Amino acid sequence: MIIPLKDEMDLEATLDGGQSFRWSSKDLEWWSGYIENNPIKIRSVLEKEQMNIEVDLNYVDIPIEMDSVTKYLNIDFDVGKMNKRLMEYREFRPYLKTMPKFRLLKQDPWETLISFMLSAQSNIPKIKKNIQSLSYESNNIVTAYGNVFYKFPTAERIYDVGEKKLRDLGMGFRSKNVYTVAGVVMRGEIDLYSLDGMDYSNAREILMELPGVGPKIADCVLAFSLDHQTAFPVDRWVARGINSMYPQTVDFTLDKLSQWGRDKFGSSASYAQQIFFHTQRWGL
DNA sequence: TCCCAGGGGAGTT
DNA sequence: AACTCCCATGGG
Repeated sequence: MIIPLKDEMDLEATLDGGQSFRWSSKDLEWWSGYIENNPIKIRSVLEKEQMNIEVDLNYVDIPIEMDSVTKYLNIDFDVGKMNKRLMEYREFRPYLKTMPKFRLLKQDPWETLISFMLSAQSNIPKIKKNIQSLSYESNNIVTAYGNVFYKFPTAERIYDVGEKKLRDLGMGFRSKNVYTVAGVVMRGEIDLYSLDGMDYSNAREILMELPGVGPKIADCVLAFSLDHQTAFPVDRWVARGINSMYPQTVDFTLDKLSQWGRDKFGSSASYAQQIFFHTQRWGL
């Protein structure tokens, strides 16, 4: 299956740049992961000047909806227009020039919420390990061509697994909050799927009522799954990037930096945040 | 205001 | 090899 792109898309920067934790690649060409919780393998190819996303149809024997891939990868997002907009920030230009072209993903908000709750006071390899352990407990596997795939667990399943088991799996002090939030979602006390249509600050407040969800984690969920592009998640890496480029911000708290980013970049904030994160974490 | 809660990465000794 | 610090959140 071939899906045409209007502009190039660097899959490493998009899928393994801190937005998502279940993608991997052995050759940095083909990427294996999940879209709508179904295993999938994709690459980006340039063919006769035309850029495409190619889906490996021999990876699993599950029918793949082109629309779900298009949506997840935010294929219709106009990267050229965004880069042009950000070029107006003079100090940003060197970063933009070297930053590979990426997309803000539209992931499943449930999986994104739990993933970023697990990111608190952690690091990317450990988050990936936690999510893998969690998926092994999902009781929801797919087998295809001799391979076994573990889907991300539902709220009901995480609630059934229980806090103690989560602790045994290595989630540490996050276990209690993950368990509690699974209960809240299971009972329908929050509707994560309605947050994309809500205005940014309301949606953020609702997420922050959940235990274990502070401003940074709420912003990650809003930016990387719910298409709230004004969200500006600030962790240590992003803070360092901003502080070095804008010395007047060195004394700002993380949440104040988040406000600063929204004021400065407006609807380009999430995109700009990815550039700060990427350049700070992996260099120019 | 400081200290703590898993555990893994990264840098230093 | 053995240390030390780091890390977003919330509680004491």
